[in-house]
Amino acid sequence: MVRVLDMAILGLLEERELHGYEIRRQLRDQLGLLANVSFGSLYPALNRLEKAGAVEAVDASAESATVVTPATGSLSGEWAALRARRHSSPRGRRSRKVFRITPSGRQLFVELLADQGSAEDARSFGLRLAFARYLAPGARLALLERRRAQLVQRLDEIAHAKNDNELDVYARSVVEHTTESVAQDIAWLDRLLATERSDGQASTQERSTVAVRQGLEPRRAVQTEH
Amino acid sequence: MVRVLDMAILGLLEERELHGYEIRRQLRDQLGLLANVSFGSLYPALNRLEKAGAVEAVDASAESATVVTPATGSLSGEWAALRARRHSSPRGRRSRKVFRITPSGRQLFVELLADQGSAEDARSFGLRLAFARYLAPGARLALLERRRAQLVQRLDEIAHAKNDNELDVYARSVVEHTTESVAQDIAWLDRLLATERSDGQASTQERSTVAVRQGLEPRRAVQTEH
DNA sequence: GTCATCATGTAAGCCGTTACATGATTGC
DNA sequence: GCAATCATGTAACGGCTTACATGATGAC
Repeated sequence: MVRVLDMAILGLLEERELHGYEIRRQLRDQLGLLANVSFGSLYPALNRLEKAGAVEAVDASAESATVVTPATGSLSGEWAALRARRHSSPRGRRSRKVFRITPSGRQLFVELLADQGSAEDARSFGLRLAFARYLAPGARLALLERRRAQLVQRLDEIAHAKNDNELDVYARSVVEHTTESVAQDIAWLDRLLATERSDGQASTQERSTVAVRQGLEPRRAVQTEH
Repeated sequence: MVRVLDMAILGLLEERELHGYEIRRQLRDQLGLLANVSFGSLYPALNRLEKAGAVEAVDASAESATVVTPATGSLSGEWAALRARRHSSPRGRRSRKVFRITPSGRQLFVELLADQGSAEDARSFGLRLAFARYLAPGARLALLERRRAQLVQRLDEIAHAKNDNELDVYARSVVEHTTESVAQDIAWLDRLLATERSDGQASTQERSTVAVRQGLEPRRAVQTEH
């Protein structure tokens, strides 16, 4: 499967420099997906990405973050810098290792985002979509359409298999609820696709405004409802 | 996490004897969950369960032989059984290894089903519910209520975390859709809980009537044993 | 001076996958 | 006799978790 954690880390680092502990918090609080990722996988992933040149540790003394300082600021991994900062900063913590994404990391990120090779579950799709603003409009459309096709296929498989077996109440309830959930996911994708398409026709500058509007007709009704 | 595959295998074997290939088919076609389980995990799981005494290989020639031949893998014995089977059965395929659940396997199954220890994802809950007829009514209620509490908590966490951050359209859409999905899951559980409760209060004879009123099919003589 | 929280890491292991290897039976 | 399907297995590996180990800081 796709390195979903790598993708998430890089996606968060696209926005601002972060250290591991804070990355985990944002994973939990901000995205909701990957809520329970453990440090035992997070820190090795960060070090792996650093070794691969996709991210780099930020030197504390050189700080240029003029914009949003995210309550955590950015501190160093260097002892001297830490000591100097300990008195000046009110939130000077321990040996934070703050990471920043590199150009090659950006490239890796979009490659991971647009990767079509591997089977996609709800989690990996959700993560991709959450970072979809970093994709080109065409790749965004492709992502949505690919996911839609997968869900439609799954719906067909369920409908096809269901006809001749005799399930008890509980098993049937599970199957039916699954069917409904998938159908609703498809309907959601249809709304996103409609927005995306009308978006592409609108002027590029107005994009975010247009994107907020919803309620456009899906291009095709979801069948197999019951 | 809970051995979700073991649970599925045992659950299917509760109903009838099956060989590995057929178990996989039923996993895919009948339950829908665990659709893509691979042989590379299925066969080792079966052999593990056999070693643990939870299932046993069915001797083809001797149908009702009470002598439990533990199928320790003696080559000659298996070959003989294969040859015997090949001519007797009209659908005599290759060296099928048909498994049957044992009494200790039944015990393991209900333990796995009712296990409260580990964190439960959608898949493991779906599987548990699909086999809920093997649970006592109390354990069934507990299963549903536990899952409901988890989802409510998750909803709270999302709502709590959402208020102060500024997400772009895509990320927000993901979060909102997640929220809606969880809410619908809770609503589904509420319907199941209502049925379950009125079911428990109604006289045993009236149960099917009650179930129909809730929009469910009347169940066949399943529960109460095990 | 000790506890909670912040912060980073390592080691062992589980659960499951893909890829590979083998063999039987049926239908053309 | 050859391909497709049925059928069972093994080997290598990958991602993620739990448990463990370490250490700083602030509050009481």
